[in-house]
Amino acid sequence: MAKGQKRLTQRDVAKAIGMSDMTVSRVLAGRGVVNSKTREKVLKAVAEMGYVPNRVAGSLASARSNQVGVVLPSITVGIFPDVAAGIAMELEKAGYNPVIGITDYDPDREERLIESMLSWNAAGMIVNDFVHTRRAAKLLSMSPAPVVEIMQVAGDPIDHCVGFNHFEAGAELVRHLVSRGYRRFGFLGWHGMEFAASARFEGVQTVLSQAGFELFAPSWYNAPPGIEDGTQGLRELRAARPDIDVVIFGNDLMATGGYLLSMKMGWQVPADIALAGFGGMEIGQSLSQKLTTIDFPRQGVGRTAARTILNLLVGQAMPKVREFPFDLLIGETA
Amino acid sequence: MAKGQKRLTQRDVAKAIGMSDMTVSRVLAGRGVVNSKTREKVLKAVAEMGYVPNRVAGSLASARSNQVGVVLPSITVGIFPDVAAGIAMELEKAGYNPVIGITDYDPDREERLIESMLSWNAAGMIVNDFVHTRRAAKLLSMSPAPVVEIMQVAGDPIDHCVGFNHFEAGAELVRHLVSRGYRRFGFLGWHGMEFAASARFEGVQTVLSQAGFELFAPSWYNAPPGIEDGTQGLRELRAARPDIDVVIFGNDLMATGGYLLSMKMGWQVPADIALAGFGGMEIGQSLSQKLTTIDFPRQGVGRTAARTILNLLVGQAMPKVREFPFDLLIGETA
DNA sequence: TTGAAAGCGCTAACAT
DNA sequence: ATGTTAGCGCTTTCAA
Repeated sequence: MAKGQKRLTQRDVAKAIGMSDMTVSRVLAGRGVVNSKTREKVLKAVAEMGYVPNRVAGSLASARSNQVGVVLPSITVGIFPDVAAGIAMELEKAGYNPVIGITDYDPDREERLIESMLSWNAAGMIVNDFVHTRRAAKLLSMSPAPVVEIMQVAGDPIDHCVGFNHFEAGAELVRHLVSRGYRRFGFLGWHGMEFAASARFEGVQTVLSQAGFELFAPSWYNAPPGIEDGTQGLRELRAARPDIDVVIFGNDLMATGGYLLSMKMGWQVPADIALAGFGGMEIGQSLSQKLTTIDFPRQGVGRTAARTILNLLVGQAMPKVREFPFDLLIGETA
Repeated sequence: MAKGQKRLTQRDVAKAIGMSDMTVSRVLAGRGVVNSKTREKVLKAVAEMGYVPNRVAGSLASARSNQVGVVLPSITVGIFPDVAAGIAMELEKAGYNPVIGITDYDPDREERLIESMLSWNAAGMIVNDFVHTRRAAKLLSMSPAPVVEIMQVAGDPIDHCVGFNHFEAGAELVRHLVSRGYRRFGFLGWHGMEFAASARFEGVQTVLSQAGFELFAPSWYNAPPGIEDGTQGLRELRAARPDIDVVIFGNDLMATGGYLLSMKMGWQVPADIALAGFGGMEIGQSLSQKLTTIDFPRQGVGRTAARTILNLLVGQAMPKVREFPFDLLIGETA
């Protein structure tokens, strides 16, 4: 327990083995050629002395870093946990670390996080969607670090983007529901500060209005809705419009809430009321009846976003827009 | 879009307004006195030029930083999302940023993350539990940064700890169940690389063996179990021992899986089978019958851990051990 | 294969 | 209230 003791430097290690600090640097950074005996001596001394390199100094001198900034609205909700896991996995394999920042859907907080990460020499940036403050967008576009915007593809990326066609996702879900014979549609969605959710809604809306079917969308939530919101929302929707025969929820958590309510009330699913979600999350597939939903390969997007950064860093050209396919999961609820 | 352009420095800003770089530094760092006219000129130039301070250089020069390392097993599972949210909230108020690392319950990964954060001059460290590799523990104890170990209190902290008495939590839950008349106990737990889960189990075990009641604990999971594991586990447990009258699950997610299975099978809860969990998570309280569980004030622990770091950084002494109370939530399932 | 000198961009400490 | 000097701990570059 040596709290407050002065931190060791490369020079301390070098002195201990009678070498110059440059030799220690070469061993630790893995650059340049070092005699293998010397290398071993260095590594032994480093281990024994408990030396921890000061990457702040290293990064200042080299103007490089192995940190990739990852700025997401949330890390607990919906698709983001898996996206983040995919990013972390891929970066780690290449010796890079994600530095994660959470915006809580607040663009100002996003701006601050982006600035902070850039000020720490981030080697690359992964950010959500195309919604940024003007200054955040400027900082990202001026930075030498490659930038990948994820989740969405319908927009003009600062550098690169990797994501899904959410409009099509909404459209495909509705086409399935229509093919099942549903005619009176309810929708319980939410307004995030992102294009993705609204794009899905537009897909739903477009197909329905082309088919000439009704869409009843009474409730819009401002925060990412959870199970309870789905329960509440469905209860109110059915009270207002008992004739609706299928309800699409903004995410699988809400749909789960709707399903739990249906069981409690003794409504037959899908005969009395059919239910569908978005996301493909575990909980929806763990219900007594599997949820019909759109599965987004969340981890895949994360991995691809990370790979894009890594490839760009070694000078490999990458496509500006990378669209990922999604899957319609046909469950037993719609 | 000026990708790759050379990054502006304080000196560039200073030159633009005919001042020395030190003046710019003083304004931006908020240290020392600056004429308010000068300050405004500086801020205007900074905004116009889109200058982003290089904190790597700043941190090297000052040997300080506003980054607090937060190393957790997971950010998506159980109590950790809320803990992390509490930490982030409290740090942010004080102008500090959390740098989050995820170990996935892998001690080697934890060691690497801790080393990485210390090598970046972390101002403080928040880590989970008392289980670390020897080297990780050494790095933490040698570092000048204050260290807070969270979740647990039964152990010897490196510097400080903030957490719960998990043994008591297990004991209290069982005392409640015993008072309800249950006699044949099932337990579906899991072995994390942490003391918390095993301490809870010991609390359960101790009270039961004192009371002379039976404990049947067949399944142990190695990864954080989810809904599906609870479903599966309860199905097998009931097949093996139909006489068990109450099952305690390692977490609320598993308990939810058990509850969903019970509904599907038509088992009356709690008459045929009573169910209890640990955690106090939303999902357990959203079921048709509220789950009986132990609620840990997760956000509070996070906030307190962060406050501990912040106070230590300004030289304020803090207690070595801080125990947080938990709550028995008596629901309708046991 | 190793060492010496210079400097990354900022801040501490001292001077004015 | 502002400027000057020195140096944080490393890497780059060049020399031996």
